Amino acid sequence: MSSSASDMTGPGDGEATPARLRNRPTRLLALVALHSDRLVTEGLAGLEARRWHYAALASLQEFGPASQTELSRRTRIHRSDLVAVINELAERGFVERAPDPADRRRNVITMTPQGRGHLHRLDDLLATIEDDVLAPLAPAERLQFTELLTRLLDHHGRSCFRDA
Amino acid sequence: MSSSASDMTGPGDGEATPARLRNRPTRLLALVALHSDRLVTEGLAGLEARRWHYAALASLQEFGPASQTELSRRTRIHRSDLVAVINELAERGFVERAPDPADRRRNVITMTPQGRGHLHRLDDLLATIEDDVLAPLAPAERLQFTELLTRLLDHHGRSCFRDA
DNA sequence: AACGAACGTTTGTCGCACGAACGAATCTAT
DNA sequence: ATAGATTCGTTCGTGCGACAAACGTTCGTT
Repeated sequence: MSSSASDMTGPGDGEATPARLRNRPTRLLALVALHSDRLVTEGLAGLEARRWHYAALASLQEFGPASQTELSRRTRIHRSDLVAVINELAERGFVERAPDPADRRRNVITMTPQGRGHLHRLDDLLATIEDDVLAPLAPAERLQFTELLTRLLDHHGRSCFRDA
Repeated sequence: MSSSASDMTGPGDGEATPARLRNRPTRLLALVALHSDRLVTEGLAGLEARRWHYAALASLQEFGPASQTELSRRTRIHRSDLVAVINELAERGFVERAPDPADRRRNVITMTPQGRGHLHRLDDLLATIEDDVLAPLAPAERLQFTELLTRLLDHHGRSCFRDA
């Protein structure tokens, strides 16, 4: 039912299959993201942080204090996993977890000044790492790249959650 | 030390921090790749396959029979994990694992005709999924996107392994 | 014959994403 | 006002992908 020729019995044919692996966008995406993630994870580990820590802190900085469920929506961190993240951040004094007086089911997560400092450090680090990841791209291409990524994320993201 | 303003004590400032989360390319990349991977994984699960199966089969198709270590280099699948992949593929008759007569430490992995058929099916499926992933992009933009990804992969890939 | 290296394999670890279930608190319908 | 459903935080367990360590076997080298 499909187009590509594949019924040639020759085991070593190299004409009809022009480098699938290198041309599958999904695979390219996965591999590049893997490298990026690895660099980010390693870099953050140097500051004893993880990617989720950054997401949580950045979201708090942008949108202010929030309950854990709301933070979960914003950062796309699963509620279950957010617990440990808040634990770790609170342990180091970067956020404060207090019961919401208006609704005692919720906790209100607030970023502390030290948290802001930490976020600032993480931001600087990530900027460096990004520069490394995008090294082979000219400035205009980097904009193009992030623009395309944003479009993809918006398209698929909006169908599941709102914003990011 | 750095440039971005962040020493304002206002908790809900929204000016000096323009949407970090949405603009961090590394994060965009991770999120988009996550969606893509999820779609691919789900799709492949429908054919009882995983991403590694495709990588292994595609590599065999492109470059012919190989030892497991060589396959590992080509597909970037870790030697440890490749064992199970070959087991699963061999169990279903898609590849054959035979000891290399020239070097009895190695196994020679060969794709069978049924393996070719299976790869062909996976190829068709992946094409559909890719079309879904890249849906919001015009054809020219898709080319741009994969071109940028390829450049990134080449730059970072060549420093670790050769080819892909 | 002996040593080091390569290969395949097993086992375990880590990070990330996710689902199930539970107690406590809240909301709603009656 | 009380019963039932819902929300929230939390704990526990699952699965996948990537990876490191270690072991027996086999091969080169000397």
